[in-house]
Amino acid sequence: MDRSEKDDAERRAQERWLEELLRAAEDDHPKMTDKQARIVNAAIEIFAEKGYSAASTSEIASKAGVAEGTIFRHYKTKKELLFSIVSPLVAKLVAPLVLKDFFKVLETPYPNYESFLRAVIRNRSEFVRKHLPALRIMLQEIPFHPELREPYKDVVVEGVLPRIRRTVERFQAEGALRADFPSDAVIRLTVTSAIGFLFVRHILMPDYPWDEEAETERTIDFLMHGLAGPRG
Amino acid sequence: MDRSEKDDAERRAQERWLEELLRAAEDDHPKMTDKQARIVNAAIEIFAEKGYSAASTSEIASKAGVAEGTIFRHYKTKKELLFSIVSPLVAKLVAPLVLKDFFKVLETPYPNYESFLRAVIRNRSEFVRKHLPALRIMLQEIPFHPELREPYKDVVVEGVLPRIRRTVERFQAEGALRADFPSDAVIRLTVTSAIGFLFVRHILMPDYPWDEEAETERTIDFLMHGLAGPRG
DNA sequence: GACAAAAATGAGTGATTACTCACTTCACAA
DNA sequence: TTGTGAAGTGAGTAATCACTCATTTTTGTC
Repeated sequence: MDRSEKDDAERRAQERWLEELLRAAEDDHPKMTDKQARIVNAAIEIFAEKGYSAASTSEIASKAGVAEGTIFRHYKTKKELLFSIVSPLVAKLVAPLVLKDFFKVLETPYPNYESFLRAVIRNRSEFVRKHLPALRIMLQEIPFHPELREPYKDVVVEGVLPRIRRTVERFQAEGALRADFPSDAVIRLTVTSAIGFLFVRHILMPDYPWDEEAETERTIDFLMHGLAGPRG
Repeated sequence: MDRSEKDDAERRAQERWLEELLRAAEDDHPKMTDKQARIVNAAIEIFAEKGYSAASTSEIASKAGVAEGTIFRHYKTKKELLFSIVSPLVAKLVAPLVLKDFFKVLETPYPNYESFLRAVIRNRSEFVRKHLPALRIMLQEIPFHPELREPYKDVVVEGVLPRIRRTVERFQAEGALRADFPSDAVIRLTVTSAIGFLFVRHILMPDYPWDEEAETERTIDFLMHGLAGPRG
């Protein structure tokens, strides 16, 4: 079994693993009581508003219109309630990076870094818009709960990153991306520019009258000029 | 009194206001008891480790090696202890942007966006390195405490931003920076790239074997290529 | 070393916390 | 209609919380 075969096998295993995770997350809350749904919604609101530690289960129960004991019928602990919100979100956030058909555009005969960027940014911007309050909770709590990042660290560092690194290096060899930067630097600058845009757009200044289309194109244009190679 | 005179007066008022704030922050804790200093250090450690709300005053006292009551001799409330750590830090963080001699390089006859960037990034990187744990606390708590941002919002939005916007627009008119982007977009891309670098460097991956010098130059080079005008 | 002021103490306080459990209500199949 | 398991309840519990205060210890001055 040579290197690429082993990589393929590993990748397929990762994909299966994540697909299972996503199945549980996708059909949002399979058989959930009305009151349980109210609890989750109230928890998202209050966790986002005052932070996980400062939020009390009694306040969540009150806002959900249920007895405090009801929360603990569905979730053993307050932490389990937090994880039931954040865990599937982390899965859905990294899912596109691991799933097989996401990098397809980069493995065609004439791949295009720019349209790849456009697809990712559009897709993830919609995702952020859709899950904003829960994402705020995730950003707040992920530093304090290694259990939330641990499951994905290896997948990203050993699965996603090498794949994207190889792609970037091919672009560099072809002259589409500048070769005077290490591929890791190219990746870092790409990711921080994209995330920086999404962060400013949705979290830091959500009320600014953004022209989302134009601002997305500017971000991409800026990135492509900043990273252009001799034939880029 | 014409426009620029009024701006000048306002700017000088802002500078005086901030200089006073900084005086209190600069001579780090004027006459502070040994035990008070131990309390502050312990608080920084524990707030950074488990978050402000999840940290208890008893644990802080224990780590500082003082009685719990001692904390409340120096700080009326736990929140006042938090603010005594974060407030001066926010002041020191925005200080260089407001202070008069910081933009001097941009107001010389032949100003240089690139060396300005280099100076800011180097300066702030050193600042982040020096105050890392307290900065983590700031990033965690600033969303929940408007009192921490309020005092600086107007100064930045009405004082710093217009000044930098005018400078960027002059660079655009001269052809040093691209004029097909609004000045606000140029500023956003500059700030997110710089902060993105500092964030990845010091917070997200502090243990990666960074070549700080090289990575700083790459960030600047990337920015200058991404924002270059016809004569840039 | 005597004095006064400042600093530090730690047991104590009421409020709040996450969580439990004996019990009631509900949904639904037989 | 009745039986049954799941869903929901809310008073109760021990622990912990931020904070107080009467008292003791330390510090600086003559």
